[in-house]
Amino acid sequence: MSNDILLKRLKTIDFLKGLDTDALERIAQNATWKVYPANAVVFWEGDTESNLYYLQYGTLKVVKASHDGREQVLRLINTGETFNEVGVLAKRTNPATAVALEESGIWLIPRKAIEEAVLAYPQVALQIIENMADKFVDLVSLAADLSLKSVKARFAKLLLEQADGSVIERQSWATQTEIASRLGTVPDVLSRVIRELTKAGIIEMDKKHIRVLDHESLIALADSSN
Amino acid sequence: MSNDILLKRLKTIDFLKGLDTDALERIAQNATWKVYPANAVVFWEGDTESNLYYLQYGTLKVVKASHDGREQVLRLINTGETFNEVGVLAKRTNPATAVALEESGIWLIPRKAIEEAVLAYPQVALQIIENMADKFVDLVSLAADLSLKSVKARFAKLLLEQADGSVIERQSWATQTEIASRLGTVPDVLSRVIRELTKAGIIEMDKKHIRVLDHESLIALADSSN
DNA sequence: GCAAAAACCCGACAAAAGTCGGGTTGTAAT
DNA sequence: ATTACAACCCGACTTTTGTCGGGTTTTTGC
Repeated sequence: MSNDILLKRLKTIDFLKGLDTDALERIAQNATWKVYPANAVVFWEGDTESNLYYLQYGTLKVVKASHDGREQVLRLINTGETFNEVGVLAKRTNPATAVALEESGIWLIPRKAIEEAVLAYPQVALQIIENMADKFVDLVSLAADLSLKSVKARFAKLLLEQADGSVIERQSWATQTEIASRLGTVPDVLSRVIRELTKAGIIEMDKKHIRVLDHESLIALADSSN
Repeated sequence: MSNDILLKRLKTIDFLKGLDTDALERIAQNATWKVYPANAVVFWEGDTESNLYYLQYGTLKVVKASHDGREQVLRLINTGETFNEVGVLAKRTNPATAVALEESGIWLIPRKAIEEAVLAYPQVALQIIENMADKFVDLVSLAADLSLKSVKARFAKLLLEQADGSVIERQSWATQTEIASRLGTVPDVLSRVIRELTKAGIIEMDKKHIRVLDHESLIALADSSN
């Protein structure tokens, strides 16, 4: 994968918007390219990471695991997103583990390059702050939902967020186990909820799609605790 | 409250470290002072806030409420902390509500002043990012705990975090209702857990203190799910 | 194409969390 | 000082969540 392609990509990243071609070129020069197969760990919770990551293609999940093997997905990372701003700029140890859900191609941009850009162009820092703010808001909402909503309500909310029209394309990695771990529960409980909603005629689900049949009911479910 | 005092205070805030007295003075000039009595709302979820807040004295809680009245405390804000970086710099709507737990004195610093500082001194932006990173890490851990740990384990963890030596001073606002809402549960359940730990001789609790009698057991409880 | 693994299904059960009713005690405001 | 309200207590109950054992179907890797 040539660096020219990265250069082109860099120009599309929001938070590098302010930079001129020279600066971007310097960043591209120092970046390295890596491909992770499905299920590979990109980095571990507790590691020290000094690279900023740019996901060129694929999908990742960011998870925390408990001692007895259960895991909570904190967010998904999609094509075109950058991640690990925290590790790079705040020099904190990773709060969570990142795992590839499918084969994923990633650019690693070393801290030094990013730091230079930030110091030279304060705008970049502001963009990074906005980036973090988005993720922050999502996390707040996750924490609140885990505490205040039932599994059924969380599932309903997830469906509504994903539904483009009334049908959701199901990625091959979106198994019940994965969805459950995003919702903060176990596969059996999710399965039960799906059965329930299906029987009630609210959704329809197969390997490849989820169809929302009764949008109204889903909305009602999504924000009441039962 | 005179602005001289604020000026002195500003010098102690980490993320304004880089600034010279002139710049700080300009910030202090534009700040306004406000006192909130106990239980007053400092800002509401959904509001648009364009001030950075500096808590001079007192304690605040940041909460999200559900429709049926339960609330989840996302974090506490203590004397000397700044907050609402998100609202100021990312121009997002507040993700949560801030409430005074006791009488609290707060400086409000308008966005413009902060923005100027950031653009003039990129260091300031980096400091803000580090600040946000800390809160980010805490939130990640909250979300994971809510999902993966039992109430008992979360309570044990809270005790361990707060215990300075083997005794915790209990603030007057630290009622079981408040603690429960930090742990993501209801007062009755917390009360049950306290009874249990007390019977087991692990802790001792009265109005003013919590004493940790068996540190080892608490540690064991704090990181296993039961 | 076949074997093994993973996904998924489901009923029965266990445990955790939440609710309720009814109490006592403590505290703060009139 | 009295009253009203909040905090706290506790047993009994309900609901939600999680677990288990067993099954079928689908995918995936040789």
